[in-house]
Amino acid sequence: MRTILVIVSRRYTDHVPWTAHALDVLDDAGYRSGGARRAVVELLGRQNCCLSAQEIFDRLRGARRPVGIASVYRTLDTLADLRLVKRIDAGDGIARYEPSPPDGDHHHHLVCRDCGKVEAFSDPRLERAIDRVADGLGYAVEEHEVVLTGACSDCL
Amino acid sequence: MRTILVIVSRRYTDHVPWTAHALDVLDDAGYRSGGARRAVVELLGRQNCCLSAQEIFDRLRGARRPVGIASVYRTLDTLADLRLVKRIDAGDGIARYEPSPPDGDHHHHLVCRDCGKVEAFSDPRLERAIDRVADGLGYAVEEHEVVLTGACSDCL
DNA sequence: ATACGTGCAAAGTATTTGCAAACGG
DNA sequence: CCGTTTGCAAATACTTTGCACGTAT
Repeated sequence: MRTILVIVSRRYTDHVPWTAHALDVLDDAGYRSGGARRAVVELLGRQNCCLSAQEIFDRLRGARRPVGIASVYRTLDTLADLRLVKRIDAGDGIARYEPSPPDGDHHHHLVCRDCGKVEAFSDPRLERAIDRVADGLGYAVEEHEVVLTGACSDCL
Repeated sequence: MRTILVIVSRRYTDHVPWTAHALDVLDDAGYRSGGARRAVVELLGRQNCCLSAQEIFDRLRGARRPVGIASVYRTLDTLADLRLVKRIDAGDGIARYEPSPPDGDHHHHLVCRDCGKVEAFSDPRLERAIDRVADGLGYAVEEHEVVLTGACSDCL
């Protein structure tokens, strides 16, 4: 019994370390565990890239775990306060959210001006350039986001 | 008479070359010259950094050149289509706009998480890092934006 | 004269909030 | 039990659109 639980837990955290981490942080911050918030956190933990509130709402409904749209927004707000998610703005007036990755594992976004598709990319040299400039500004820079806009290969 | 006009025009374009350029582009694109759009363009040309639609509306009203908020939005939309302005998203759900500077003269933004202040910064090395990564992505990257978020010196 | 520009008000989206009921500890 | 969480609906904030009127060409 105990062994199985440990194995499950390990596999779980291997695949979605962020989910477990986020639930821990929420717990430590005194939040109770309700179904809606947990569903949102678990869905976010499975993503490679960002989702809008409406997409989260739709996917949970599709997965037969419907939650109120307000709970989605409330959860995202809470997670953002705890710095567990990062808000991405692709320039279309829709906020998107994705799990904040552990340090050094950032990625950024590429938005197709034509079809609106959002993709991720990452580049260590870009990260270094940002870290360097961030140090010289007199701000305590906590986050950064780079959005590149242009025509994707399909829309060229 | 004529001399004075020339001098005024020169000083004007020295201070706000973007304004004259933008008005030219609008004219070439077949837009007629109306008062509201011109007022918005001239205000934008005087800015160092980005303004929201509401700020533009308020400032024009304060300058006794009131325009409808719809005209502000329409003008910004037109200018964005012509790539004369760049839309900035500081992460607070409010779109801000600033004149698109000539190539090589980009700047980026620093947002205080606490007081919401938006400031500009620029760094040639960062630009180079972005240009390099943009070349390897299979997109025709046309624009980019970097937003750094953290606590400003006043809010530390 | 005619089509474009503008302002107002209404409509449309995305997001937030108030509140009563469900729920977890 | 008691306070948190949730879902619904109403409210809000930002932005867009419809339309009648004004204005530039």
